[in-house]
Amino acid sequence: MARASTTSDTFNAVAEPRRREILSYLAGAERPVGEIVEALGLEQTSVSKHLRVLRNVGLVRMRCQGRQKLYRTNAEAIRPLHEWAGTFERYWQHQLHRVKARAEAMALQGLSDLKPSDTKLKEK
Amino acid sequence: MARASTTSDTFNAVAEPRRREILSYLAGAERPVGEIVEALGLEQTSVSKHLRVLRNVGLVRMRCQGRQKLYRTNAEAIRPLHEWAGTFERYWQHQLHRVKARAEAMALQGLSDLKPSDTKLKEK
DNA sequence: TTGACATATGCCTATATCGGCATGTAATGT
DNA sequence: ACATTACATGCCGATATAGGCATATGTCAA
Repeated sequence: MARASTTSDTFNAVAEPRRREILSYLAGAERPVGEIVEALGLEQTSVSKHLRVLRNVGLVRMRCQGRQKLYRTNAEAIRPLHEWAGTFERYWQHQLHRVKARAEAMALQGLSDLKPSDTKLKEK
Repeated sequence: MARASTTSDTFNAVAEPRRREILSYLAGAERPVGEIVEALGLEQTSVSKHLRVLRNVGLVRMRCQGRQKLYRTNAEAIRPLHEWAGTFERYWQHQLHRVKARAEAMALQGLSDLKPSDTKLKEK
């Protein structure tokens, strides 16, 4: 099997770089498809297809106006993602504290026993 | 062409539900692969492959201990995602304010001119 | 009605994935 | 040295996707 249905999942929808660009572009204001095409330099059919995916997961809203269709980002649909990522916040803060504490401890010791073989400085 | 290289992108890495499960499971503590397999009820080879993807984008860290390999989530690598989603925060707040304002306006008017044909209640 | 404009959709191909299975590799125990 | 444990990797098939192209749909204008 391949990846589990991209089309119906917010995480998969934003995994595509162009879709993220579109979301950012449509965050502040409503725009017709043509403007997106021009602004982002993409093919029209490509934009239409990305918009379709984004609509299916509720990341954008559409409104018809004459022969144009105005799209805008539905920012609320991005919240779940923000919140999911936020559940890890306490952990990265924890890690930062550890790093900071270690740095301070070393400073107190005047880095006297800091030997390359002893440290995990290669972190990264 | 298909989707642009999933393996080297954080957004794509977390697009996979099982990988998200693994990240959550490894957020608090270091664990050997076997425990992940057992805890999440996945195939061992599948877990290994997901861990590989997660490692490639820095979402997990690995440490060898005897014949085990201990993995843990590198929460910091999730921050960019959190921050990206956070750039939309002002917009969803904005939308909430609009909704609230409209609701209050309607309340003030006693909903006198609220007609089904007039509203976009069919919104989903 | 005819035609131009704005957007959507269908078909096709190349590619990238996930999962399953078998196998490879490294560390430990006997 | 050999078996066992703990993971990783390679190959395969099924599927889903993105992009390109042609075309369909829908709206306005003359």
